[in-house]
Amino acid sequence: MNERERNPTIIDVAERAGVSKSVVSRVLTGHGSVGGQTKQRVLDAAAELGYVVNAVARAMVARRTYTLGAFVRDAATPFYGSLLTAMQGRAAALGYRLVSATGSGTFAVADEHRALETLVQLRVEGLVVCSGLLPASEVVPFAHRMPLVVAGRPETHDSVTSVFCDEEEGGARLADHLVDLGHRHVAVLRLTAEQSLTMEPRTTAMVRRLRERGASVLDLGGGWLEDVDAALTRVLAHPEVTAVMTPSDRHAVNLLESMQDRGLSAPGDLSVTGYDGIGPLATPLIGLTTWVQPVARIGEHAIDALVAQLESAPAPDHHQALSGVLSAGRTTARRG
Amino acid sequence: MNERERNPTIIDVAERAGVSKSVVSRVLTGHGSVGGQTKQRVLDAAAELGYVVNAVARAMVARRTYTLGAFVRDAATPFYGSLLTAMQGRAAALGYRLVSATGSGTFAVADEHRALETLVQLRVEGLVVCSGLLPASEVVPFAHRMPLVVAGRPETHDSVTSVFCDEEEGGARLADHLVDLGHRHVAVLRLTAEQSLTMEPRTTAMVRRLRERGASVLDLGGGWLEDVDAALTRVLAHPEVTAVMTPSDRHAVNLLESMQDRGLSAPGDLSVTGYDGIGPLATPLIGLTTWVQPVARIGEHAIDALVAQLESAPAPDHHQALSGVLSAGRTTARRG
DNA sequence: CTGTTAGCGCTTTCAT
DNA sequence: ATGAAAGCGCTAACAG
Repeated sequence: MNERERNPTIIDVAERAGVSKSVVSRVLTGHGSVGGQTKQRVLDAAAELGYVVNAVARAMVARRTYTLGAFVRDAATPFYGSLLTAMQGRAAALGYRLVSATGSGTFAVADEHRALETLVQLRVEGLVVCSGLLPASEVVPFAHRMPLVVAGRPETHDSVTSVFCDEEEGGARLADHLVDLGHRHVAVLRLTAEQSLTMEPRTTAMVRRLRERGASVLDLGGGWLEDVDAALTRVLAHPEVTAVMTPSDRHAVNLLESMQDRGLSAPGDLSVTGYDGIGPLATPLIGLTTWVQPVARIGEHAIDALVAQLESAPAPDHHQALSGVLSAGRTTARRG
Repeated sequence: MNERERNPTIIDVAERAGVSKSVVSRVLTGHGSVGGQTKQRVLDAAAELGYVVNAVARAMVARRTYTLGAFVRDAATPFYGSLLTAMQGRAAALGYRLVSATGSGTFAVADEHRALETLVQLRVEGLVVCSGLLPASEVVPFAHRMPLVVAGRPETHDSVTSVFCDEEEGGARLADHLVDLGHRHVAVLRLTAEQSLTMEPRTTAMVRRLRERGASVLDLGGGWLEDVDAALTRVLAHPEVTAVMTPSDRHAVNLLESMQDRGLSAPGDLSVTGYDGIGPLATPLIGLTTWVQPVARIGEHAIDALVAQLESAPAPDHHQALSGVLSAGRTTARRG
């Protein structure tokens, strides 16, 4: 609306209280010592003026700001959204504030890089990077500049700390689940590492494990969400295939939709597995068989690791792989 | 890791390039004019040093920072997550950066207030507040301090600008839908305004419209997600009720789960409606009958309104109520 | 085209 | 216990 007045500064407060700005600063930060009378006058003056510290100015001179930055690929994705919430809670509990920047939901590395710089420029004390897209080469330079933790993806680059859910384990256990149910011919929807640093390893693990267990694998390749329907067509051309593994719950649900469109259902016609076990899609209403990632713990450990670096405690575990848990739902069943 | 070296400043860059810091500043901001040779030397020096501007220092002296702040209640909720992503995209398109702070997923007003202050102290140029919880009284003081827009909830307080989806319309159209299908006895799961500034008006609108159309309403009251199962018990005690309206898709899915547990299904035993039509739950696999909120447009309009305030164009529409659209799914049907 | 000079609002020695 | 003064890193006049 109309012109807002200039925010009051400590000088305004000082004048009103009839002291020097140094005194005001001491009262506000509680660092030096001031007379009880004076202190009260300053407090009153500040209140009357509606004074609010300028964190920007304070950050310029003070060494600590107790502000952490989180970069999240796309907040609209349940996985990242939950991660953000978990980190926020943990940071607050440790006395830090968390600000975040996100990509625009597109798959542009440049966008992500820009968002990261925004955070750096804001002079946060440390950074948590959550993106299955941004390659290590883009992240490492920042890690040299300030404390940084990569969360939610298996990052094993030497110069960064990371916290993630063991993708090998998840992929393998889901594969085991299907083989144990008697499936011998399984299709797998895969992605490349350029597409996703999380979905590539997990789907690769699925394929490897299936083969180890003696099952034959139909590699469906290109695993964008839009490709799911075409993939189903391919699967149906191979009647020996009795199960399909997908890289995420979103993919699994898309597949179930496509099947529904063609009058097919799971697990009657085809067993289907997802991955994530997070958010709305985890509802028993759908009953997806999936691998549940411990998002809350990933977020908490990431913040803990970051704060540890900040407070100069040497990070104990450079790379932490957390365990998820298999959730056997109603979309998989013993081979008919 | 080991001790990180002090971040390079423009003075370091200036020395390395053999010029004064003013020249460096000009090159970096592109404001003055500098010789092609010199410019290149500065750029090289900056790159070699891995220089990154200190936005904090810049913000202290520059009038504009082109940084907007968004407060989002809980990023783990699809509605807020999508809103954040939409705002981020729009802000970037307009040449602004967006940083966000979120609550911890709890229902604590104090938490939210704290997050808001974080943003303010970071000296963002303007604020978008997205919370169905934070009362206007908490928001208005900030609106006096800086440009502010409330997004995603019907806020009609005089001193703030707002963009939201017309809750009256959504509630009414869903009610109409049921009445048109022949339902005469409808149960409604309601919330109070203290619980949610969005769910209260929409459920109230449902009740009002149902009554206007001559249907009888079973008011289920207390609409927390945990209350859904108990509510179902109450509904079943009233065999004349043929449909249940809920305040959100989450609620609707919870209800469908409870029904499933008791061997009931929609729409056979009971027609069910949700609200939001956003995110994973909007899948045709579930086929929920719901009101689709135009999140993307809400986010875009909110950013537009904020930027308009910033660039001193008088905000044309103080309060913008956007229209949603009914999505008739398979959870509602003509009364058997 | 380039260097010099003031600060932005705050914290922090250093005197007093 | 209080005040004066020196910057934090940067931009924006102002002179050359």
